Amino acid sequence: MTVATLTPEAKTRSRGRPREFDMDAALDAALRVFSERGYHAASISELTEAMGLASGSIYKAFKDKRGIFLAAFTHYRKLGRRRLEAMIASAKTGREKVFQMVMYYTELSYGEAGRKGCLVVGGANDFALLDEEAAAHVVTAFAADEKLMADLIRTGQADGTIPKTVDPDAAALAFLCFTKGLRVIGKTGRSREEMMSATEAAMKLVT
Amino acid sequence: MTVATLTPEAKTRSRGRPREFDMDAALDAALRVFSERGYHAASISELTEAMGLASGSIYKAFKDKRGIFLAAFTHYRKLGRRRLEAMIASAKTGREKVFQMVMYYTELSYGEAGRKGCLVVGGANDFALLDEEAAAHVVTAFAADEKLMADLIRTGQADGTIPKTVDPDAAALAFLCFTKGLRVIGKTGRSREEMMSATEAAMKLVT
DNA sequence: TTGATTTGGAAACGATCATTCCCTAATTAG
DNA sequence: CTAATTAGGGAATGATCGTTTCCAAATCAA
Repeated sequence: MTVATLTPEAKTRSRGRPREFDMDAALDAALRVFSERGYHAASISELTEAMGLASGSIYKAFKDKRGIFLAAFTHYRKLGRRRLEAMIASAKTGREKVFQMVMYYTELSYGEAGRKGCLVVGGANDFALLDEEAAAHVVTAFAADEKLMADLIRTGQADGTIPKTVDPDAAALAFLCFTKGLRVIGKTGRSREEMMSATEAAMKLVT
Repeated sequence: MTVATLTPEAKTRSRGRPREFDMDAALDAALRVFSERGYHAASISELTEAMGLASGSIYKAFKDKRGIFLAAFTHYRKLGRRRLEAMIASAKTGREKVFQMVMYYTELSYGEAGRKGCLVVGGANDFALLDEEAAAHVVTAFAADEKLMADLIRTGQADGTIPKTVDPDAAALAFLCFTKGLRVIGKTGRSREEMMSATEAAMKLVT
């Protein structure tokens, strides 16, 4: 028992009282508040209530309101990326992968989920001219999507399911605009059928 | 001078002290503030400064902050619709009209104008779950765009510049998503060349 | 054990917010 | 003219905001 390496605990303990709340659950709650209300309309009291924490505890765990948002934003991106990559992996051809990526956003853009909106799209609106660093995170998120889509298009061109005449970079940016637009229009509460029809039409971008 | 009909003034005078400020100029200033900062981050003091009015005067002319936004929103839509219809009228064929409509939004989606963003897209983000009536105005604005685009596509099908195989409603919704997405991505500061390449790619929607 | 350190939580803080009040100025109605 | 009405502007108001402070509780280091 005196040998330190005997302890099988994976996580390194830090000094002081250990955190009692579940960080992932707290960030889930925070991103829900930020998505539904937007950054500026979300108040600390709404966040404390949703996260189940007192304001003092929040300010211990995060630097300030902006810090909560950035943590929730990173959490949101990580979750989303995982789901997106799972959908892409389920498709065999490049063209099908492109379709699955667009479908990922389509399924988020109708009904209740659609109304809640996207934290990245919301962040673009809330921070573009007000917070250079936060805006840079949004740029990074969009760039990752754009690059992934361009890669999928090139995959499709390599396996013959997408014509070589398609400009991968131009089509990827067009898809980026389309999917982010889906999220905007989704805030107005459209049906699955409508959004699906638009997505099917958008697949002409890779013909 | 005693005959009332001699007065050539077009506008009917109301009782009391007449308004001194120019309403259109004030709304121009207000929509600039709301576009750049979003509804919730725009403060009354910022609005008073930009509009050149004291807070008391603003609350005489508008009911409240929401009333300022709604008036600016209506003003913004009126101006935009006029410019959009002018661009459409300059095109001859249906397909060219579709292209000009997409170009209208493309030209607003890069550089400084792009960063300022769209009041309707911003409104969708700021009000969707917080203000039913304001959200309805956003829905109306999107619906008008969608319908206009569908009409242009049908015009193109009638004059033979757009294939009959295109579903006008599905393609119109896809274009709506694309153009609103342009405005979102435009907030991150892209170049004219990039946005143009996406727009050219998007024209595949009507092939 | 003792001390250092960190979290949890409630209350307190100053700043800022949207809004109202009040007084003066300018106009119309009679 | 006088009375009624509306606009302009600035000070005052109450509420709420984000943040800090303070103290008790829980852990680690020694």
